[in-house]
Amino acid sequence: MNTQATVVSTRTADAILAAARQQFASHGYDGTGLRAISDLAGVNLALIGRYFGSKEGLFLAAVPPKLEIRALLSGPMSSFGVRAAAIMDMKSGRGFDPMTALVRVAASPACAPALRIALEKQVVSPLAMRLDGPDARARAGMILAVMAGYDLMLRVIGLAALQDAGSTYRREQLAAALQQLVDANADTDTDAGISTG
Amino acid sequence: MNTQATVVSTRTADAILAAARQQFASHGYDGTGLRAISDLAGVNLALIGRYFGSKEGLFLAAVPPKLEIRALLSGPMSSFGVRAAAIMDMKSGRGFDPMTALVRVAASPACAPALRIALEKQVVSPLAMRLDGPDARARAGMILAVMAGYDLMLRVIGLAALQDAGSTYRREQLAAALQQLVDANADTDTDAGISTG
DNA sequence: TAATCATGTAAACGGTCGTTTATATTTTTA
DNA sequence: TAAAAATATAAACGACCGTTTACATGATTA
Repeated sequence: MNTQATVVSTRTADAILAAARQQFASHGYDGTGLRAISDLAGVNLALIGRYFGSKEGLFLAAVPPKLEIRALLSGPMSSFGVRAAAIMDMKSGRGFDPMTALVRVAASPACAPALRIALEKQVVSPLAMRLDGPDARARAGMILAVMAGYDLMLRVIGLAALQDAGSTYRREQLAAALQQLVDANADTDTDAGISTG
Repeated sequence: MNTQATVVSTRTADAILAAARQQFASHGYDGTGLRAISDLAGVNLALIGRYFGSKEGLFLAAVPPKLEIRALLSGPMSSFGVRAAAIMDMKSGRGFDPMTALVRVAASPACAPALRIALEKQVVSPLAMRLDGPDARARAGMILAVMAGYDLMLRVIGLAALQDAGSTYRREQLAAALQQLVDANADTDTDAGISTG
């Protein structure tokens, strides 16, 4: 029986959380070992069990709370696309990036349910509230999907077709795709062609 | 030393490949055990080593060759979006779906390089050849990213915002997002707003 | 000071993993 | 039929995993 000891030593717990975020984000859930986390945190292995109960408990405390979109919603929605694309392209690679962590970890059954709940509450709902037009939630989900797919191909797969593209052009493509989902048509019939040609 | 025995018994090897595709696609790379594959294939565990050398060898033989987009390129590109969206929504869940497999497996370091190469050659290149306008390869990469992100959110995460949406509406959003990337503007300045409003 | 509790440590547990070995069976070849 | 090669099997290997135990230290409190 593990009674999830009353956490008081914030120092140690925070070190574990930071190390866990970094490891989960760069090696996925299955690819991350608790010993790698404890070593990186400079902490004894058993303390992970003491503070977070289990690997899954540590993951739940570390990653899902970081999935949020507040920063992107603080401006006018008419420029959401360019802002989102700028942020997606600005990532430093250092530190913890929630979107990349999401993509690297999503396939693990222990993670998916918690990610789904966190994304619905902390990303889809706030975003949908800022969207006019029909099916705001579905469009918010599509926006999230586009951002995640972009991160998956650019950073996890390392697709050369995206990496080689001029970052300004690539960013504009992403911005346009996102903005189209923000600026929804009122009619929902299949006018798939929005081409200018 | 493992000399990757000259494969003659196609029966056994095919059974292993089929089982491997199903397991990799539904449980990811790390989440799939070789014993689960051999059991599903009705074959002895050691035969996997005999025919494919290693787990990674089996993966490389099973999944990357299945990543291709030929079927989607056999019609006019003016309706690529609706065709692609229809296929993405039609998936049965039974059998082996290359796109879902890709998304579930991409985060594993043993898989990503092979996936990158296969995607560039078998998806991005043929698709880019069918795209007019500037930066065809980058746009092809973006199209792939949108499809992968859609699959990731709908099937791997199980995002309710997408699952609850009427499938026709959801499909039209996807079709429009894809078609926009097909019908590229010649000018590349940041006219993110294509809204009708 | 003595007792109590929080915190940190070292070592081991059972289990699963990918891989390999040694042996048996079947099929082919001479 | 006898030798040889291909194919299949059972069992074990060492390594790593998440988790737990038993113990040591430090701080707090009565």
